[in-house]
Amino acid sequence: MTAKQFASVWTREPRQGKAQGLTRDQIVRAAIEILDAEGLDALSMRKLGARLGAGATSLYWHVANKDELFELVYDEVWGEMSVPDPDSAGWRDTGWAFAHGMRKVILRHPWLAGLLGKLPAIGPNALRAAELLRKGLHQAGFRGLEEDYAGAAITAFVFGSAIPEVVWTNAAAEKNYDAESMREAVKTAAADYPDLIARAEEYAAHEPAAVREMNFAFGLACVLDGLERRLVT
Amino acid sequence: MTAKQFASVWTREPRQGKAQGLTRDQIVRAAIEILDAEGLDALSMRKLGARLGAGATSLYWHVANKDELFELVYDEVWGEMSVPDPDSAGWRDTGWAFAHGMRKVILRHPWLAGLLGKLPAIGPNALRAAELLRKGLHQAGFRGLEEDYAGAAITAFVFGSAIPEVVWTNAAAEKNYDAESMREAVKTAAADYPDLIARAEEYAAHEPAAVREMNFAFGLACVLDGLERRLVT
DNA sequence: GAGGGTCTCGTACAGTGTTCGAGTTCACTC
DNA sequence: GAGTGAACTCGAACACTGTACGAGACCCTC
Repeated sequence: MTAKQFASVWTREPRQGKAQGLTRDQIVRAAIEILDAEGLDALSMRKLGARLGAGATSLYWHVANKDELFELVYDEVWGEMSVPDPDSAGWRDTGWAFAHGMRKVILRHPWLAGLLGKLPAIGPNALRAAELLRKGLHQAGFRGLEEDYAGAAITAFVFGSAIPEVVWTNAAAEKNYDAESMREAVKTAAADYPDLIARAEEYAAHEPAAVREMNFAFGLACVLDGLERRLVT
Repeated sequence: MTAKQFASVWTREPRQGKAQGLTRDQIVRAAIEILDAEGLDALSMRKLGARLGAGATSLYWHVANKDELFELVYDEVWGEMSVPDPDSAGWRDTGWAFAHGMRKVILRHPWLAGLLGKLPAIGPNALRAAELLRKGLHQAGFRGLEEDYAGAAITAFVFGSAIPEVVWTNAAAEKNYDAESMREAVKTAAADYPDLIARAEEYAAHEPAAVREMNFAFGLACVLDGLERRLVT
C-alpha cells in the first residue's frame, strides 16, 4: 500500500456558493452545541442534521467527512481564546494569559480532551494564538529552537493539566455518574496506598474549582520560572 | 434521570475460574498488539475475537464492555514504566525518570493519546507509579496540597508534551499519510505566519527524534527548576 | 425555455458495540 | 458412572454508526 496525500480541511478550498440553505458556520455552531450539551460520543451526523432540520447526508456537501467536522469545531473553539499582544504586555504576562485562555476553553468544552490526541492543530485560530505566543517568547529573548521549546513547554503544561481535570467531568456528564460514588471508587481502587488516599481526600475537601485553579497556577508558575531562569544565564 | 453509580473495572471483582479457554491477560495482550499495529480505531471486538480464535461475544464474559477493555489496556501499558524508588534516587532524579518513563510508554503506544481524555487513571499500575512520584516529592519537602500540585505539574507536562508529539505519528500511521505532504500541509495552512513557518522548517530540518527529545528535556528542566525554586524559599 | 451549478436527501451498505439465550465443556459429588 | 451446576462460548439479532451514490430540486444566466 503506497502512501496517500495528507488531507485536512485546512489544505483544500471550501465549497462556496450563494449561501442558500445550510452554512458551514451553522453546522459548526450546531455541532458545538451538541458537544457541549451531550458530549463527544453523542455527536452523530444524523443527530446533527436533525437539529438543523436537514437530512444527515446533506452535511456532506459542506464537509468531506466527520473528521473534517471535528477539525472545524476544534479550531472554532480556539477562536474563543483572546491572547494579548506581547507588544503591550510583557512576555510573562503573555504566556500567563495564553495559558489561562487555553485552559478556560478546555474547561468550557470538555469534549476537547477526547479530541486532543487525534487532530493536528493547524487551523487559523490555533495558529493565530500560536503566533502570538511565539512572538512573546521571541521578545523575551528566546532564539532558534529554544523559541519552539519554550512555547511547547507552556502549551504542554496547559494540555496536560486540563486533561485530567476534565476527565472526571467528562465521565460524570456523559454517563451521568453519581459524584459520591466516584470518590468512593478512587478510595477502593487506591486502597493499597493510604498516602495517596489521604492526598485525594484533602484535595476533595476543598472547593473543586478553586483548588484546581490553584493547582494550575502553581504549575504554570513553575514553568514560567523555569523559562525565566533560562533567559538570564 | 437520576445519577447512576460510577462503574470501572477497578471497582468490581473480576470473574475468575480455572482459566480454561480465554484469559483476561490474553485478551489484553492481543488488544495491545492490534492497537500498536493498527491504531485506536482499528480495534473492534470482532477483530479482537478473531485474532484470539474466538467469537466476538465471548469476550463479554471476561470484560463488561469495550470501555472496560480500554481501562485494562490503558493501565497495562503503564506497567511498562519503571520508576526508581526515591529512597535511593533523589527527588529530582525520581521526577526525571518518572517523566521519561511516561513519555517512552506514550511513544511506544501512540494510541494512548486518543485515550487520555477519556479514562480516569486509577488502575494499579498507574497508582503504583503515582505513589512513587508522590513519595519522592514528599521527601523533597513538599507538604499538603503542594505535594499534589508538584506531581500534577510533572505529569501535566509529560502528557501535554507527548500528545502533540504523537498526533502526527497517529495520523500518519492510521491513514498511511505521506510524510512530505504533511509538511507541505503545515506550510500552506500557516501561510499567513512566515515566522511560524520558519520555525517549523528549522524544526523539521533536524532529526525528528533527537529534536523532540531535546524539546522534552528542555521543558522538563523548566518544570523541575520551578519546583526546586519553590522548595528553597 | 435550456443548461448548469449548487444543494438536499432517501436509500443502501458495511460495519459497530452489545444483549439474549441456547449450547458446550468441565470439575466435582453421590 | 450418572448427575449437577458453574464456567464459558457463541450465533443471531438489534439499534446504531459514517458515508457513497444517484436522483431530484432549486436558482441564476443565457
